[in-house]
Amino acid sequence: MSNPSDLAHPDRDQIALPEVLFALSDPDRLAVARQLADGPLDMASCHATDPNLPKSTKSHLMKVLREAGVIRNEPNGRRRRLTLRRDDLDARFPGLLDAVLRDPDRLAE
Amino acid sequence: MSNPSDLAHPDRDQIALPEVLFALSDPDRLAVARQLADGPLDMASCHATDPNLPKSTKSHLMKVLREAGVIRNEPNGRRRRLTLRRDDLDARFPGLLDAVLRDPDRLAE
DNA sequence: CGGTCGGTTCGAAAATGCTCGAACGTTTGG
DNA sequence: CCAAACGTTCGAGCATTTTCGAACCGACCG
Repeated sequence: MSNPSDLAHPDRDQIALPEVLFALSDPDRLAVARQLADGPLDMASCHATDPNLPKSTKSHLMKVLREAGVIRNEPNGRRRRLTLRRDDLDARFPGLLDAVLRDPDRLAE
Repeated sequence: MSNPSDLAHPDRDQIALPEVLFALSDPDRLAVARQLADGPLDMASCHATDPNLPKSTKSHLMKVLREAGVIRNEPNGRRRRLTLRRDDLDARFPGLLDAVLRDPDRLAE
C-alpha cells in the first residue's frame, strides 16, 4: 500500500534542529543512533540500551528518536526495523551527524 | 585576581556531548549561541532572546549554556561578557558547532 | 485456532526543567 | 555616601519528560 509504515514519520523538510538535538541529548538515545550508524537493525537486536529496560521504556525512547526524524521505525515481520535517517539528516543539517556520531571520549586518555 | 570569573565553567575535557546537545536543543539558547558566533557580546546587548524576558529567566538560560560548556560568562565592569567557546567545542567535537550554527531553514524552499 | 514473541499505547507517578518575582551583590556615577 | 544599572541566586508553582506496568495487537508457529 501507500503506507510504508504504520507509525508517523516527519518528512525531510519537517525535521527541526532543536528536536533533533533534544533527541540526541540523552545518552541512551545517542547510543542507539550510534549503533544504527553501522546499518539498520531490528529493535530486538539493538543492545545499545540496558537489556533489562522495560519494553515500554525502550519503545518510548524510539518514539522520541522517530518523531524527531532521527530514525525510521518500520514493521518487519513481527519485529521492528530501525534505520538511521542519515540521508535526510545529512541533507538537512550537513555535518551534524558526522560530528555527533563520532566517538565522544574514546580518544581521550 | 587569580580567578578570571566568579562563575563555574567546565574545562575543555569536562564538556560532555549530551549536555551540549541539550543546551542547544532550546530555540532561545540556540539563538544565543548563534548570535555569539559573530563574537563576544555583553549580556545586556544580547537581543537574541525576547527583550521583555525577565532577567532571572535570561540568567537561567545563560546558566544552562555555561554549565554545558557552550559559552563563557565573565564579569565585565558591571556587565557580563558572553563568549562562545568555539575553540573548546571545536577541539572536543569537531564540526559540531559549524553544523549547528548554520542557518536552519534559510535555504529550504 | 491458541499461544508466544516483539512491540505499541495508555495512565499515572516520579523526576526534571522552566518561569518569574523577590532579595541580594557589585560596579559605577553623582 | 546613595542610588541606579546589571545580573545572580533562591524558592515556588507550573509544564514537560521519564519510567514502568498493564492491556493490547499483529505476525508467526504448532
